Amino acid sequence: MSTLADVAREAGVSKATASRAMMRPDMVAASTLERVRAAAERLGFQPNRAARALTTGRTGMLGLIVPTLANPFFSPLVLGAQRAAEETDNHLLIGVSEYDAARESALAGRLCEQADGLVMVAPVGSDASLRAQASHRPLVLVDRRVGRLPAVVLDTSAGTAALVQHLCAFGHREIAYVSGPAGSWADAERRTAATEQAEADGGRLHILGPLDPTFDAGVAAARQLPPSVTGVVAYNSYLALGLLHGLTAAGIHVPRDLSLAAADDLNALGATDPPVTALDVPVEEAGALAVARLLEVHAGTRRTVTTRLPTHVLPRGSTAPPPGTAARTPHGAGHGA
Amino acid sequence: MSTLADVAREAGVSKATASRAMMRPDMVAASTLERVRAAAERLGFQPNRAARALTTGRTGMLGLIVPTLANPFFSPLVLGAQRAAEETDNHLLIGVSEYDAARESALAGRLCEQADGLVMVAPVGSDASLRAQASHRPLVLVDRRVGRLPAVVLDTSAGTAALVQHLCAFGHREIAYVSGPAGSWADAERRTAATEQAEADGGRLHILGPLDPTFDAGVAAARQLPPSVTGVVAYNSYLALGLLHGLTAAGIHVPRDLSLAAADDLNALGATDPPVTALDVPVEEAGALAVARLLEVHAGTRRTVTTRLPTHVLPRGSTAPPPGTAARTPHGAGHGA
DNA sequence: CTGAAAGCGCTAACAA
DNA sequence: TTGTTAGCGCTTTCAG
Repeated sequence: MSTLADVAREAGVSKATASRAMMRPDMVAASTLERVRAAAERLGFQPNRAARALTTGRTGMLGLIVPTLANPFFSPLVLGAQRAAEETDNHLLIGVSEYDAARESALAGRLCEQADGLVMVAPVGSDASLRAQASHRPLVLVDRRVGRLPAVVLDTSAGTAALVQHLCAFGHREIAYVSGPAGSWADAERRTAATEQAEADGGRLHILGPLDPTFDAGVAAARQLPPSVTGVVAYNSYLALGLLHGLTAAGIHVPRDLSLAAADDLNALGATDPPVTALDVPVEEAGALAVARLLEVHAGTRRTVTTRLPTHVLPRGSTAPPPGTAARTPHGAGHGA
Repeated sequence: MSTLADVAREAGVSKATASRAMMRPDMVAASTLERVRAAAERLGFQPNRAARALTTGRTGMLGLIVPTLANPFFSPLVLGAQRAAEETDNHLLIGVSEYDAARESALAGRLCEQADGLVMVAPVGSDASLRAQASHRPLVLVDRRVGRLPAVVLDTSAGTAALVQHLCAFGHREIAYVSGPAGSWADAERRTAATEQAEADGGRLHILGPLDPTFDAGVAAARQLPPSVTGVVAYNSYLALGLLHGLTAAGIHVPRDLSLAAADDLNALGATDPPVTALDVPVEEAGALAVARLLEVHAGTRRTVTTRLPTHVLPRGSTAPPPGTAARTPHGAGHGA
């Protein structure tokens, strides 16, 4: 591997000039620049990032901690982050916490050693531990807010409210929110939003759970729905899928007897029978944005801000007017946040 | 952030000794070791990896390139790799190629700059480009073989053969293999294995495809099956899921009218009705093993070897004797590779 | 606009 | 067993 010194020699300039040609082309005479570039090209020069990191203090690496990759929610997130990193000539160090707070914080510590900053997606750690982490290195949260720490939030709570509104517009009044996991920040947000929206629309919200956000839990939940309920909003797609299965198995037809919607969107929801009304969530964008924010924080360009990314109701076949209602189109459907 | 010099001063020793205390504890007097460790602890010392990399030539980073994260096959792979990296005090740089050869090779180039080696999972690039890559830096392939390059292969071809055998043992003779994507290495392997096994068992193998490995393609394929066929092995779970759906919709009952199996295993296959016979594939293990191999290659401990990880038939409800056969248990079922 | 020189924090001979 | 010394490859003052 050729070094900067090689390039400098080949181009007949000093190391300093060669370095400038790469870092600050505008500080170098055009002809010199040309020569250095040619030399670098000829030698296939690739700067040694470790050496660069040592002098500049920037490693060019960004840590990304996700709870899991098995949940398809996180794939586009990582992809978006990876692209954004790539575009800015950064690299992505990945860590999978498996929803374990201890593992998460250990990973954060390890990654920080080597990265310029950290993106933590839906972290499970305590506010205090995240604050501590942030005091150490630039930290951007995704789908979690802790005080004034910079965060990118997918606004599924507004989306959940929009879903409730969507149901109310159809004429539903007795609505159930099927909760996600106990202690989940996202679930708490969605639940609150659903409650407030139901109230605002003159409906009543029944809450089931907390539940594991799984297919099986959804199947079980289908048997627990209060009989008065005509519309259901599930914390996530897995629960919705389970609910759909459970309801169908119990002879309850969706959407004729009951309307069903999910507060996120797995592709699978579009392929069920009927397809399930859900939320369009810009996950990949969130990943990219988190990286962009992190870079800004690192550069000191940006104060601590939370960006909420809007989500939108994706009306599909699973929501309709409640039984015994003349069919009509809901007003206000299709617009979230 | 405190440096090694700080620790040395605090412990009253030279930098060299402090460094040795961390790197080669056995070369340092017990009492000195103790003092250095205490000092490091007190100062919260964390070695600067960039500096270390500069002197040792090892960055402590391993690149991992996957085609996508959306396919749940790759999640456990990444998890396994990440764990193995963690255990050996390495970090994982992730790249997502999106099945694009150009992007893949660009990523490989970028990651190499900074990593001690590369794991490429099911790469789409040409043999030549992979060879070139390998000549550059340690490279371990997963689920792809190129000449004598080190590789970890999930032995789904033996598994596919075992699946065919499983069907034959039930009495099936007319069997279809529903192919995966054109040009796929894994598909070619599985197809060949299926063909040979069918022949060995006195059956006949019909080949459908190549097909996109998607649910929809599976649905479509259900209509293309030759009428004589009583058993089907699909390239992967998505195709199998689609086939199941398409067959059921067409009034063909699985497994009464037709047996169905998949040459890999998504969790979803266990939850369908009937659950689909599939292959137990040690994906996480493959990820971990690839990292271990990479480290060995890097250390020069190991020559170029391909490790095949066995897969096993997971018999489920979707396979049974062909129509018009007295039910009986197949012999030899349940054992792959 | 360019060059000389001084490190960044660490490890690894080589001596002692 | 420990200390001294010399870099690893790069960026960046500071002069010229």
